[in-house]
Amino acid sequence: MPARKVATREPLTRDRVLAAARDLADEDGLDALTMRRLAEALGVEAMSLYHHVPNKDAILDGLVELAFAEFETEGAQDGTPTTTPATWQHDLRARILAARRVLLRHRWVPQLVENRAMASPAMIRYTDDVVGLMRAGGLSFDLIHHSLHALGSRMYGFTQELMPNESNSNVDMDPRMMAMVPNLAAMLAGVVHDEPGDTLGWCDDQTEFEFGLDLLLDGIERRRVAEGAPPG
Amino acid sequence: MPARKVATREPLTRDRVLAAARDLADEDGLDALTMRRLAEALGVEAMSLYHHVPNKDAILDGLVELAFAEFETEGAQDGTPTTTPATWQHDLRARILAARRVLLRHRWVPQLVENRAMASPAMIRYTDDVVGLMRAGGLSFDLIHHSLHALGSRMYGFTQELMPNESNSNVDMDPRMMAMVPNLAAMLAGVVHDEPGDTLGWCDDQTEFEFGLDLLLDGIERRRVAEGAPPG
DNA sequence: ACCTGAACACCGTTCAAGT
DNA sequence: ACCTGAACACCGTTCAAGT
Repeated sequence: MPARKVATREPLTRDRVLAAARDLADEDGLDALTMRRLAEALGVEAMSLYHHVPNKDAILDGLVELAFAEFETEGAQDGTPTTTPATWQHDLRARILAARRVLLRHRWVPQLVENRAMASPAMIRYTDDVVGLMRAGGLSFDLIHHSLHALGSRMYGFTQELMPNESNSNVDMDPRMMAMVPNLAAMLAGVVHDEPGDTLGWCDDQTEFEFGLDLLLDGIERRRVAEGAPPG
Repeated sequence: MPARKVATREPLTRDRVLAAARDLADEDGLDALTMRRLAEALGVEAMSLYHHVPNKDAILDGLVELAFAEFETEGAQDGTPTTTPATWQHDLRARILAARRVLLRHRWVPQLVENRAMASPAMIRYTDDVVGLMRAGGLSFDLIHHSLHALGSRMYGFTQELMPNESNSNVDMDPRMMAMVPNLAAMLAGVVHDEPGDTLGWCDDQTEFEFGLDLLLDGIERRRVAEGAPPG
């Protein structure tokens, strides 16, 4: 073989491993992300991964880092000030809704964020930004602290899917069942739902998310006024 | 061996399997709940379990049922009316705080409730009770529906542990790190925390939970007034 | 230095066999 | 009918060996 180079395979790196892990999770879900399947996707043996990553937990932590890095770039798109006066509510709302747009691209983020220790530097940096936004709005540290807890996972752009619905409930809503849960049956009959598709789930569409978010933001603002806004 | 009976081993039943599974999860956590270890705790082989339960998922579903059954009995203790007028807020608040007391006894409930399909009849019945309470308070079905989403897991007595803290963060808060997250560092320095112990985690003590819950309940009540309370 | 095959200690679960 | 041992198809990971 003379001068012409054979296209050599890209060398395996931590970044390539994480990118492949992200793609695998995006396409087939977190359960499909095993060391053996990930290696296969990279055209390599499972044990090769351990030369670039200490173990599987490190891969999952890396995925969280990747997602939160996307939060930054996604949030930067909302940088231009609007015509409405920039309040802490407006800024925080935009930040959180930007985070949510990332989650809609990577459905595995909530499960990972919920079930892992809150360790990642990117997550802490994100929280720091949120604290900064509220501080700039004149909230006391005490109120900010309470508010972070109150926002919970909504701070990261998601809420859990815990409402019963026809897709995740294996309980047939037969007449006997309906009689046992008359209030729920009446509510389900009385509420018109958007069609699913571009949502995290059946009911958890943008409307529901923003309702809960605004409920909290409004309530926090009222607490801020009540405590007599200290100098920002 | 004449008349005296040897103490025969209790027959294995679904109820005994579930009770042992609950105890194992209570003591050693959900990860320790494997078919083999559960069988060992019952003095039996792993495969024997499959004669009383179709598979492991059925056991996990059964655990959720057990927990929600405890919600009922725990909630019944608050049945006596107080001197304060019984509002929907008061009733719902008591119901949710009762659920929370159950969770403090069974720390595995949140993880199980979050990661499983919302299928269990007991969960649906619980939700029906919540809907009934709000309906009795004059909330429209539409507002009730939004409110269930807004309450999220708080409806079941818990919120996620997502705040960074020294116990679940492996990031050392050295001066260089502190400089990167000045707002967070300032807040952590400025907030006095209760000692942990009888809580779900570091910051998620009763105070934080009730702060978020009341924020939501107050906000919902304001929405109810705003929409002009329909006849209950 | 990087990659690999065999192996280990676990899973949940199937199957054929025991009583 | 109820229980069991061996086995299967998976895991994450260790180790000794290749280049």
